[in-house]
Amino acid sequence: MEPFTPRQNAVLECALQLLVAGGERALTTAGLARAANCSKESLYKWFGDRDGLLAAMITYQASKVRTPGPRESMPTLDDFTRSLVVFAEDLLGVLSGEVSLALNRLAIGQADRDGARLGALLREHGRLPIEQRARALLELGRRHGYLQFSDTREAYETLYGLIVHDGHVRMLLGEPPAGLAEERSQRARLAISQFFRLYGHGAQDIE
Amino acid sequence: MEPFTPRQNAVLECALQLLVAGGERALTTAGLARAANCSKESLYKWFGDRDGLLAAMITYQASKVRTPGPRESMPTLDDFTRSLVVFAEDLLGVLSGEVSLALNRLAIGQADRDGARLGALLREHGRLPIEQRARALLELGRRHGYLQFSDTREAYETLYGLIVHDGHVRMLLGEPPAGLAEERSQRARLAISQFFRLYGHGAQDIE
DNA sequence: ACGGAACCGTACCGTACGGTACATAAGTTT
DNA sequence: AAACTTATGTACCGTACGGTACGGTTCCGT
Repeated sequence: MEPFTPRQNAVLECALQLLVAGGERALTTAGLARAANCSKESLYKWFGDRDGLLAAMITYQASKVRTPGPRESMPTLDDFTRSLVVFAEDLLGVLSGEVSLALNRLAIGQADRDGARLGALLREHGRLPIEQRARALLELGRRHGYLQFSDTREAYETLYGLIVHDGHVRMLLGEPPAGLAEERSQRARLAISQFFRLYGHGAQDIE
Repeated sequence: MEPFTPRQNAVLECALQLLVAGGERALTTAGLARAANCSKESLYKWFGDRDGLLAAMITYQASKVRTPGPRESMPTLDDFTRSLVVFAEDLLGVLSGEVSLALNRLAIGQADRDGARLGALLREHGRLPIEQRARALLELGRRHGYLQFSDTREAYETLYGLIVHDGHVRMLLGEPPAGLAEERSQRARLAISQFFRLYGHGAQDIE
């Protein structure tokens, strides 16, 4: 929806910083007011209540990421494969980002309140754009004859599983991403290679 | 390692019930004492403090699940395939269980405290047994020539990704498991089928 | 220059929760 | 039976936090 004022954006950025640094318990209205040099009254005027603030943080963070529109005309199989690898690397990068992890932890921790409103918000603003970008990419590949599948959703979820495994939950549980960030590129290439063996036209290997 | 007394088990069971019903905020020391007909002082005597109680809940829950030891001698490929499908169904069943979801939400919500002590506990008591069961199964399959892979960990993580996709995080975020529980069996079979196409006999090992 | 809106800083209130203390009862040991 | 252990229930304390109120200040439009 309509974005926030620059001042509010700065406050939200500060709130994200607090959340990343100290988790949810460090994100108090008084603490945020102190850190952002604003008054608690302004916080309640702008965001309604604490839940409104949390929701605003999610939409603000979502507004920062730009989803690269799929440029059409991707003639060669090599280009298409590279695009998938880039998607995989981007996905791993996003999921292991500090802010993403903190917001996911926040929403998961509140999944029992308000019918998981924050969770729904996170799915809508965080996961859905990624999913749609990937699905467009997959269908482009199918249109060019590089892939073959009947159910786009099934193909996408398989791709997601091959890329992420259970790394997301492990990171959410606090496991240090040792080796995860390191071998990210290699892991992305392996996942795409496996994906082609399941949904590709031929058994194209990567490099 | 030593278990708790029956009385303490009953209290922990009651605590899990509270957690499942109302999330972390519903699990207060006073509320648990009232629900379990015990005194707060006993809670602190038995579990030290609130974090000790949470940790005890995890270990207690872990003590309830029995991991079926892999019975050896699995001659036919069909038996082995069926075992993998059963594992996949079990995994999906465990991950979508109410208590499992509640405990994972709890540990994820506390991932920023004490160096993610609860998260480590959950990985050790919850995920590791499952992983070792699966890895033993995979290596058994390799020993019989049904599978071929060089890195057991890589094979296991691929299997996990093919089975679970991002369903775990989605459920943690509060997405209703509509269609998840329904098509669980079908999904398990598809995942195992895909896994065989990647790691089954005759499939080429990738780098 | 004037008036009003927005905002800051702070003080304040109510409450909820973690943790402790204590009085009492029930069972166990000697 | 007396002493001890263990547990219950209740009352209490300190604190931290969400939310509100208010006086003072800055800024903008007219």
